[in-house]
Amino acid sequence: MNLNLTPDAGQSVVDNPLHLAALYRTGYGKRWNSLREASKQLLSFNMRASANRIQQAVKVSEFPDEILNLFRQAGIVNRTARELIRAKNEQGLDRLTIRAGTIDPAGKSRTQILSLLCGNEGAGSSYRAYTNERPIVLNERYRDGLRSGLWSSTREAAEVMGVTQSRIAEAAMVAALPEEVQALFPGQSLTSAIGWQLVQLTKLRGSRAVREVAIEARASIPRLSRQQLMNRFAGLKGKGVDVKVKRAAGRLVLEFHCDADDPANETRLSMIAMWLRDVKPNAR
DNA sequence: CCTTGCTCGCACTGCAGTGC
DNA sequence: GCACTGCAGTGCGAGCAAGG
Repeated sequence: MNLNLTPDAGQSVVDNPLHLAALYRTGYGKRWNSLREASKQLLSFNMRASANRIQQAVKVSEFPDEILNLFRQAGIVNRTARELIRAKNEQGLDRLTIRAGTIDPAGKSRTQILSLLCGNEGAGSSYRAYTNERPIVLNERYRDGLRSGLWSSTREAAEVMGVTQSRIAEAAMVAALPEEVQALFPGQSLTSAIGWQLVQLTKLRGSRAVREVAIEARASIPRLSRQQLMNRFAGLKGKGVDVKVKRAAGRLVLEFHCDADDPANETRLSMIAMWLRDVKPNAR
C-alpha cells in the first residue's frame, strides 16, 4: 500500500480499521516507530486517526478470518473494532471463533452480526439501519429507480429502499442545490446536515447569490474549512464567527456567534439585519 | 501501551401538519 | 391520496481523557 493518498481516499482508509492497520504496518520502521508517531504522521496526509484508534485497528486485524469474513459485506468501523476487542477480552477468541462458524452474515448489518457474535440476547430486535448514505447518493438511487420503473413515487421508493419518505424528499432538495455549491463539497463531505443548512440558506439568499459565493469560495487560497464555507454562505467572512441555521417554534432561526469585542462585528451584523429585513424568502 | 467511560455531533426514524 | 415539510427523539460513531 502506498502513502500517496488524496484527502478523501485517506479518510476512507482511516475509517476502516483493517485498512488502517495495514497502513500502519506499511509505514512501521520507515515513517514511524510507534502508534503516536504514526498518528502524527497520518495527520500530515489529512488522515485523522488517534494512536488509540490505530492500536485497536491493529488488534482487530489480528482476529482470525472466520470472524473477519463475517463483516466482508457489512464492513467494520472503529466502533466495531472496539466491541470485538471487548468481546475477545470477556469471552476469549476461541469461543468467538466457534460462534462465528454458526453465523450466516447474509443480509445482516454489522450491528446484528456483532450482536450474534458476542452472544447478545435479542440481537436485531431493536435494530435500526444506519446506512450513512449521503443525500446526493440517495437521490441518485431514487432517480435511477424512477427511470427504471422500480417505483413511481417517493412513498413506493421509501418502502423499497428501506428509508423514510422524508429522507428522500430532503435528499432531492440537497441534490437540487446549484452545481457550484455542490462542487465545494467533494466526495462524501456533503452530509445531510450541511445539505439541509445550504438548502435553507439558498432559500434565504437566493440561488444566484449562493452561486456567486460558491464561485468566489472555490477560488479562495488557502482552501476554506467547512465552517468558513458555511460562514461565507451566511454572509460573513470574519474570523471567530460561527453561523448556524436552526428551527425553533415553527420558525427558521439564523444564529450568529462572533467576538463582541470587535467593533466591526457590530457594524457587520447591523448591515446583515437590515439586508435580511428586505429579503422575501422563496416559497418552499 | 492498553482499555474503557464519557461526551458530543450527526444520521436517521417516525409521525404530524400542510398544500396541491 | 400523494408529496413535501418540520421536528423531537433515539442511537451510532468517534474523540478525549484517565486509570491500569
